[in-house]
Amino acid sequence: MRNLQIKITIGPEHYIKNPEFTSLGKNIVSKSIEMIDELGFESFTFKKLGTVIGSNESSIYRYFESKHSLLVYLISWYWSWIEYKLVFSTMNVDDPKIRLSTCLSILTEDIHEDNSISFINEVLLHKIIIAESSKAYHTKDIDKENEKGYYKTYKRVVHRVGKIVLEINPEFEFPNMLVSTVIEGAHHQRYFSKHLPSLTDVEEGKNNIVRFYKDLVFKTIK
Amino acid sequence: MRNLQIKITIGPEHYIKNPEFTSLGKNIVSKSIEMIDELGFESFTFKKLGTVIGSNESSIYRYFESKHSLLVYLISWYWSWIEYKLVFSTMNVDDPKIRLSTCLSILTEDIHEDNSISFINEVLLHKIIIAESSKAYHTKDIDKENEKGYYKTYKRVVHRVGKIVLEINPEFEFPNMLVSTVIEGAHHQRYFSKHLPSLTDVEEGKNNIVRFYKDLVFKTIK
DNA sequence: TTTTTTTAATAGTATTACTTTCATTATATT
DNA sequence: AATATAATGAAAGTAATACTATTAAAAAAA
Repeated sequence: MRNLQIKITIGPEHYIKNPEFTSLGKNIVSKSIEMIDELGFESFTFKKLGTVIGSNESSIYRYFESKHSLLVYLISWYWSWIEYKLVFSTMNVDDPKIRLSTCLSILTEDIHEDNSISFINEVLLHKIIIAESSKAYHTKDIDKENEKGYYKTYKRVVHRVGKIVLEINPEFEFPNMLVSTVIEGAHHQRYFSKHLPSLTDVEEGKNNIVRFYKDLVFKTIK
Repeated sequence: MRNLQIKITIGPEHYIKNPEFTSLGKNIVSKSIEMIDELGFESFTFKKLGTVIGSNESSIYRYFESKHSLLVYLISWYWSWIEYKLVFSTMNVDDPKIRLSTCLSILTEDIHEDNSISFINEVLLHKIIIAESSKAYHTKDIDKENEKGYYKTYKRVVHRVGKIVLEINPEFEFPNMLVSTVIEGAHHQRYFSKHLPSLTDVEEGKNNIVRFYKDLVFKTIK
C-alpha cells in the first residue's frame, strides 16, 4: 500500500477544466480541502479560496462550475481512491471471507496517515467525506446529477463489495443495502463519536466501529 | 394509535416564541413543512414562506431565530412524535423481543398516512427528515447546539431502543451504535431507493427495508 | 515573434439571511 | 368604552454569497 505512485482519474463530468493538469488547478483542489475542513462547506467560498491561493475567484470558476461540483469532485476522488485500495488489497486473496473482511476494514477504519498519493491530503479528505458528503447528494438536483454520472464511483464501490457478500452467501437478499448501510453507518458513527458521543459506544483506542460493523456483517449474511 | 389527541411538547430552546400558541405560529410551521418538502431546504426562504402565508418575513423571525432553527424544531417534533409512538405501542408488551420488533417497525417503516395529530403533516415531515435532517447536525455549530439540547429528543429515542436491546442481550457491546445505524440506515435506504436505487435492494411492495433491518438487528445481537 | 491560451482584476447582478424601525392592528386590562 | 400592551406588517437596509461578464496582462505554444 505504501508510497505507491498510483493515478486516480476523475471523469470530465466533474470539471470544466481538469485541475490535475495545472499548478493552479492542483492548488485549488488541495487548498479547498484544507479550507472546507477548517471552515465547513457552508462558510467556504471561492472568493476566500482565491485570496488564500493568491488567485482570483473568476479563475477558480474556470475549473469548477460551482462550489457544489467541487465538492462532488472531491467525493468522487475519495471513492476512486477507496476503490483502488479495495482492489489492491484483495487481488491476491482467494478466500472471499478474508476479502470481505479486508474490504470492511478499509470502508470503516479511520484514516490518520496521509500517504500523499498526490496533491490531495487523504486524512482531511476523509474528514470532509464524514462531515460534508451527505450535502452533495441531498439536493433537489440529485436525479439530474445521477444521470450525469456524478455518483458512479460510489456506486461502483458498493457493488464491488456487494458481490463479495454474494460469493460468501449467494442467497443473501440485500447485499447492496448491507454494504451501503455499513459505509454510511461507519461515517455517521465517526461523526457522532466526536459530536454526539452518547449515540455511539466508541471507546478510545478500541477500534469499536470496525469491530462492530465486521461482526454485524458476518452475522447478518450467515 | 389512531386519532388519539396527544400533545407533543417542544422545548423553548427551539423557538423565540412558541408557534403552537398562535395561528400565525401554526401556519408558519405547517406551511414550512409543505414548502421545504416541495422546494428543498436550500431554496426555501422565510421571505417566500411569508408571501405564501400572507405574512411578513420579519414576523416569522419573531418565532424562529433562523431557518436552521426552524428545521431543528421540525426534527425535534418528529422525534418526539416517534418517541410517543414507541412508548404507546410497547407499553403493554412484556416480551422484549416483541417490543424491539415493534420499535424497529416504527423506526424503519414508511409513513403514508397523515394521522393529523395536529397542524403537522407527518407524511411530509417524514420526507423532510429523510431528505434534509442530516443538514441540521452537519454544521460547525453542532457542539454548541448539542449543549443547548437541540438533539435530546433524538438521543432519547436511540437510548430507549438501545435499552431494549440490552434487555434481550445484556452482554451486547454496542446497543447505541446498532440503533443509530438502523435509524440512519433506514432513512438512507428510503432516499436511495428513490434516487440511487442501485445502492439498495428495494422492491415495490415487499417491505424490504423493514425486513432487512429487523433481520440484521436480531442476528447481530444474538 | 506572433498567436493562443490562461489568469487576474474589476465590476456587476440577483438573491439570501437576516436586522431595524416604525406604524398598525389585535388583545387584554381597567 | 378607554387605555395599555403585545403582536403583526411594511419597508428599507446590510453584508455576504454565488455567481457572470468584460477586459487587460501574463504565460505558454506555435
